[in-house]
Amino acid sequence: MSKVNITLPDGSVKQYDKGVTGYEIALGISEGLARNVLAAKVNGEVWESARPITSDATLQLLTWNDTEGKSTFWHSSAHLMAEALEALYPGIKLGIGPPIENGYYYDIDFGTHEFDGSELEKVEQKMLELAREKNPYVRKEISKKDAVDYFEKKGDEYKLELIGELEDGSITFYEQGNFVDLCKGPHIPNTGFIKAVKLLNVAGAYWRGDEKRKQLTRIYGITFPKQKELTEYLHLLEEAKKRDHRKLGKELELFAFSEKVGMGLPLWLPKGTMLRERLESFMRKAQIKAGYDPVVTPHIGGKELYITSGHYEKYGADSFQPISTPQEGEQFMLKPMNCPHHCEIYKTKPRSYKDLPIRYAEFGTVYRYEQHGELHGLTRVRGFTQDDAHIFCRPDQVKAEFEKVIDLVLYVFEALGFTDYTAQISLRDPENKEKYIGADELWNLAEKQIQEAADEKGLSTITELGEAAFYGPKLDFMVKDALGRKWQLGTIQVDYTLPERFQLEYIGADNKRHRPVMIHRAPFGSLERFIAVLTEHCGGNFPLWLTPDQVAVLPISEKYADYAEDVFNKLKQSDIRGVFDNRDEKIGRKIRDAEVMKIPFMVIVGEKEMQDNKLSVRRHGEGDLGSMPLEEFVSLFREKAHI
RNA sequence: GCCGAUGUAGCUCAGAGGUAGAGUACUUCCUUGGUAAGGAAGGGGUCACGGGUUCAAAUCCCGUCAUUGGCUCCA
Repeated sequence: MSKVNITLPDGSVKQYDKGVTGYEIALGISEGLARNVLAAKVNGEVWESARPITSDATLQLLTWNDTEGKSTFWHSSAHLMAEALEALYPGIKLGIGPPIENGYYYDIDFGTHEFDGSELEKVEQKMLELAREKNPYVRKEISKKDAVDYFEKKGDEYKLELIGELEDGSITFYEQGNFVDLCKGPHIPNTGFIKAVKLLNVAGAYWRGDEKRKQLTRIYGITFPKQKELTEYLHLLEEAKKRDHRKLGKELELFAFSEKVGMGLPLWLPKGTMLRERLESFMRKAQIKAGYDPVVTPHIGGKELYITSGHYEKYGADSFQPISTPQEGEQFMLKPMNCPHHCEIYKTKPRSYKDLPIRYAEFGTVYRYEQHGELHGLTRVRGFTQDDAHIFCRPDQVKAEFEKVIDLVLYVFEALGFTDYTAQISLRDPENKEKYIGADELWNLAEKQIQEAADEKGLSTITELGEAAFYGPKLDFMVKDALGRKWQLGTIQVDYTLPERFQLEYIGADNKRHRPVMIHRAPFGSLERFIAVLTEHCGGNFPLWLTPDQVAVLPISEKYADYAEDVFNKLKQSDIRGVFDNRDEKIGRKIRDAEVMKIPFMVIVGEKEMQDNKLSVRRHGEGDLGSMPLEEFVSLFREKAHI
């Protein structure tokens, strides 16, 4: 019998009989491993662990600890759910059922039945019942004709449409129990691996994401190999709910919405405004150090401005419509971006190559028409403030400027406790070049410079084709928050197009006119979105330097109010801000209210403190720190606030 | 914009054809209390809005608006 050489991840090479399976190799290593192997990665391709290996290969055994192991598991779970649904609702038609980041979904056409969330539990039970049967997932290669015959007989037009796009010879079916599905696989060995099931929600989804086509019922679910992991996951969801910035925003009195003001237009309450202004001044300071010049521009701009910039052509129809002056009928747009205004600032006088780079920074509030169904808390709004800046530089300065911006973004992330981040480089879709404005060579150059800058800064990056802005490629920062959720925050975008459209120039050393390059960048992205993400990241416990109320001064009773007020004022003099709780309430109550509002420090004063000229300090979430003189508290505070 | 769910006091929610409820917040009074809710009384609602069915609608039906879970979109 012939042999195959298998290279394992540690680099070791072992010889096995030809046709050996990933499972058998795992068994040779340890029984425990074999029990946990979900799939095998053979030559970089994920296979069933039971699929025979017939030539020399590299092999990685995938378990629950591997991302690909998880997605195989969830993909198989989608099939299990489909099997359960077919058993419970005969005659349903199936769309697609892929794994996603946390779990999987399946799009189902229930025909005339209206499936609603109350039925999910029944489906979960059926899934668990079928899982206990430990039915193997069996891979079958099938001819296109047979595949079509099967689904024609079944009357499933969705699968037929999918098959129509596949090539004969590449089609596989997977079968488990009484369920057969068109699927390229791979799958876990059998349904018995699935021990815990939770169906999360039901939503409508268009077939193939096309709003002109039929809307199917999408069922989201998640499964685990152990009940304990499901319990933990559900805890995480609970925690996420508690940290929802919309809930905390209300509870901590940060922001509100009003139907009269309009949807997607946040109102910043005093505490939220304090937070926002702290963030702004933090950024302002960092930007001045980095050589930016603050500028201010109006909230509206003439329609011509956006015709010049190209935004009108691209977004005019899907924007807030122009507003006009009553007499002359001049038209203005609510500004959807700050860059055209900044271009006009650049043009206020002739520029020399010696002036560059010029960096204009503005906390510019912009207005964009977002579809009704898209609005979400502070993360998706119709009016928001960007920590925007535009850098005008010479082509030879692009990379260095780009790197400086990366430094600034990383500085900001560090200061705010985002330690886990990746960068996404978004490039043009090479198949659809007409979607973008600008010449080919300019794009190629910009794309190359972004990649080089990211590489030199040692960022861990992923590259996405087709995700670029219409005027240039970009680099977006994605952070992972404390619950492991990913958010897109800061963005840096190279733009060779706008300088062209605005005819921006500088005089070079050769005394000739040259075109500058523009870099758009916003480390926070928008203050609204950033505050939303930050709120959820820290669960409303903001960094001390940032939080709206840093201290609550709590007199034990009215008798000590004067002393307490004196303490409060002295703290104010030391730049410590907060609230003075002079209500006719017992101290326990005042403490509770301050705790609920997540105020980091409580200063409690009564008879003892007044006599010793001290104050008692309590830390949010920790408790009593004992009493100390005011000066000592101030220095403790400054230490904790990193001032 | 599309599909589904939801909308009752400032907030969190109960009520399901017969004229509106709790907790909390608010106001007043009592209480002057030592590290997460002291006591009492009181005010507060076109039950999102507009139509319809009915002797009678917060409740049933239709529409609108907003919120919300997704989908599509996102300079």
